[in-house]
Amino acid sequence: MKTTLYSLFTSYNIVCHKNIIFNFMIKGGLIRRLSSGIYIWLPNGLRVINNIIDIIKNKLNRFGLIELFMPAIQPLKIWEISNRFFEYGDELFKLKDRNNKILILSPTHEELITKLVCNEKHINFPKCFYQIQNKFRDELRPKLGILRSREFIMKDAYSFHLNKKCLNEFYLSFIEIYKEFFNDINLNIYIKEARCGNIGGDKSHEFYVFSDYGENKIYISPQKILYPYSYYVKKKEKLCFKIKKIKKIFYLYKKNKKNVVKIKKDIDISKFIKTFFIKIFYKKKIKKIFVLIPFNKDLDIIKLYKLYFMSFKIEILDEVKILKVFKCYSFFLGPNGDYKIIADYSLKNYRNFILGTSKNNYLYFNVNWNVDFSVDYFTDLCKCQFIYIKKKKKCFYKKRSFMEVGHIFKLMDKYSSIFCNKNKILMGCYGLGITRIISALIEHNHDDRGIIWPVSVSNFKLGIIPINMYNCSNVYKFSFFLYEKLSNLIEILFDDRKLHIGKMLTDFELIGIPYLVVISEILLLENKIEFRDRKNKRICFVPKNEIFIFLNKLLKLSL
RNA sequence: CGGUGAGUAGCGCAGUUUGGUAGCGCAACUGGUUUGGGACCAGUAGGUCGGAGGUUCAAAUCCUCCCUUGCCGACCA
Repeated sequence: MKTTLYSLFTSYNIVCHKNIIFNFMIKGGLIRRLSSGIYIWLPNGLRVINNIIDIIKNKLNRFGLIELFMPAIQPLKIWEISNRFFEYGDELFKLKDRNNKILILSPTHEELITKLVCNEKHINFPKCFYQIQNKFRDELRPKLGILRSREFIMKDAYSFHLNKKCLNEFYLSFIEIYKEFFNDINLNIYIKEARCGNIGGDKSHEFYVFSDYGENKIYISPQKILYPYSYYVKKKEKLCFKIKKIKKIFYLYKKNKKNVVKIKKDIDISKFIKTFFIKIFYKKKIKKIFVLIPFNKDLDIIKLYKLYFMSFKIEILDEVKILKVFKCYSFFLGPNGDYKIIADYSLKNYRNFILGTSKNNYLYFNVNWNVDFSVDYFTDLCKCQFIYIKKKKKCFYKKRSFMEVGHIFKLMDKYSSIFCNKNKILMGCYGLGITRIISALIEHNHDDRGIIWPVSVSNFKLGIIPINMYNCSNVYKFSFFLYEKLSNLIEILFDDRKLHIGKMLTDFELIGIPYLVVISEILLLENKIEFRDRKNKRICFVPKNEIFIFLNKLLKLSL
């Protein structure tokens, strides 16, 4: 590519922004902001995206995944069936068509793909489909450039299996694919188990990269074992008022538990289900629901908030209020009346469990779903089990922030049980944030002059910079010769503008081209070509007739 | 959604306190001289000062409302 036929979009104005990544992206002509959280991808950036997409596509195709493309606009109905219309809340982009029908700009595609695949007769399972597509999320506050934007590019894959063993094996092999992929693009990633969020499921792993701008924090022990930090510890402190209320309930629970065990020693606590009564304050209405969770787990108030939109107030009735309303201790509280009942996902497989009756000293035994009573829906309500670090040990651990770039989920039958009638099908889903990967790459690959792309993803592999080409026929001839010989083999940028060398170098350095060739009259007289390796900060002079051999070795061209 | 800034030429900004001709740097265009780190000289073009209303002889500047947007918090895989 010649620069006169191309558009660089580089800019030299100092952008006052704390975020180095964002600065380099603007200066290097990768993106331009259109509106809050919405960005235009310019040629320099798009080329990198396309290279990353090529690499991941090759990997997945080789592994037997099948590519398809689902629409970004989805009807409201399937989101209502899975109940995620409410779970997602305000983060879901909503549209109205000319008939006032509500449509959704999809942040993810579990519902659609499950409905598609599960109702198709001729599919032999296991199968895994993937797509690379723009996703939408109406962020409360978009920030940090493309790190948290309202439209972003994601690769999402969905696998379907007939049994658990098959799913588990596939899930594990996906981790290996991701490892290989991140290795190919020169990113050091770390993997840790994570909570499932509103995507749901049984288990999930997230892939992350260290980043000064990352929004999550982690502790690293001297043995390089990673301990998840932030999330809960942080939130407990910040939301103290509401959390304290829960703590109080737990405390009372435990007290009661002791009392009850003394009276009835034959209760199997592992089969006991805790019941909470919760008041949700809408703008003017009050909604009351029962929430069921296993006895050994804690209710996650954040997840509950998310379920019923963040902006509403939620009150969990404490011991005193329960006594007033139901005339029983909270330990004996059980679902009754016409209130809606929701239960934690992990309770779905419970058999013959124990439940409160809302009458002191009485409990239901051997209760089963659907037989004795049913809940409105199952969802994720419990806190994840995290390893907490004791305060004394803290000083030995390094605290680092990180950025999530990939997340995979064992969905099990969360969606297939809703959309699939015949077979019992288990699912997994596998996300990869393409645009976030670019942020991570920039943060880990730059110097004070600009971005330095890893060769595998670089927008241009090699830049040719001729000095005063239009006045020196030697330089003109040789640079064109070099360009024409190489341009079919690799992505190459040839600066044919009538500019000073400083300007050309600045541009190419901002764009992030990893290797540069400088051609000047003085060096040509000595039959030499200047070669710059930006990453290793190395400048060397290669004999003119050996330049192709040299480049061949470096870039593995097929000359 | 709370706190707090900002909106003036394509981009980055000054001017607002104290109302009185619309400015600077980069980019663009024309001509010339330059060519190893963002060139220089001379010239040209580009603006409803975010929008609406108000005060005034006179508003980018003062007042009111609205829109857009940055940062911090809250939220967020």
